Amino acid sequence: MTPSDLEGTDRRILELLSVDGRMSYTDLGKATGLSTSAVHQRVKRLEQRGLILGYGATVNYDGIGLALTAFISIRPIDPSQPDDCPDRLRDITEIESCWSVAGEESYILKIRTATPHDLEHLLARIRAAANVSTRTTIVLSTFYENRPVT
Amino acid sequence: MTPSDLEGTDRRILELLSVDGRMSYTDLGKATGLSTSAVHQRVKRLEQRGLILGYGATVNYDGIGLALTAFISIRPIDPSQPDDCPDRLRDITEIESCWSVAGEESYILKIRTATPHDLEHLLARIRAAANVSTRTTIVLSTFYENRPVT
DNA sequence: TTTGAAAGCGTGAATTC
DNA sequence: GAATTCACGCTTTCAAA
Repeated sequence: MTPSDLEGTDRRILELLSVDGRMSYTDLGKATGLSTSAVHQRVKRLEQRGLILGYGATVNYDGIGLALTAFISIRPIDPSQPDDCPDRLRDITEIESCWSVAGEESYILKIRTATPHDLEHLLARIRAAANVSTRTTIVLSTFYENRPVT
Repeated sequence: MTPSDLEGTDRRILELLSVDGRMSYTDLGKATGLSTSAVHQRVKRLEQRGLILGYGATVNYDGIGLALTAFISIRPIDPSQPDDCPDRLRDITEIESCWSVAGEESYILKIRTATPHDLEHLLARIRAAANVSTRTTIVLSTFYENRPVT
């Protein structure tokens, strides 16, 4: 198997680790038919090549009191200004994700707050920080999120 | 410390595991000032209470050839039909996330494909499977995604 | 890629606070 | 109830082949 075996073993390792990021190298070895050290080296290589960006626990945000999820689409109020929204918004911790997009709006943010009241304050902070107008879409329920894609 | 110490140690453990889901119990213990067994018990309790839903590797989708990310907003074509879109779409693996939302559209999907051509096929499949009209917003770049929120 | 060995870690029971 | 200590076995990690 080649070192960049992305259609075979490495792909399988990525799948397994996407589903269970705490899986042991021993179990990864059993699942892929390799020795513990072999998978270990492959995982390290996947990390070094930047194909695995990290590992994270999936937190139940409802359970910790952040029950409100929303998408906020934003567009600059003054299009002649330099467009550095992501920089200006980086320190707002309620923003979980930030994408720039094609279409009527420039960016989409995904945010989590505890209450609608907190969302109101957050919107004010976003508008002030980035000089943008916003359009908010409230999430009613999450069927699934960040399902591993392959 | 109480069993539902969500403003203290447990919250800290959630933060640490959000950032590094493979952190050892030994290191979690050092970071929280507890013994290995104590954090171990707390983590197991967080899992049992459903506050930790799982652990996953964060995959670089560009790196594995899934360079196109998009949001697809959908609305039923026939509003008198039973609305079971999530069920009908569940087996389409390109769909990474599925939310129901308030607003003009009923659902937002987040998808990953390799090419615009694949997206075209995917849209056809989604429309056929769920009898919906779609509105697609292409992601140009991802500044950050799934940042831990606390 | 494997083997093998040393160091470190996970896990549970018994104990104490 | 929650934390600690201790001991066993398993896992990680690295060098060598």
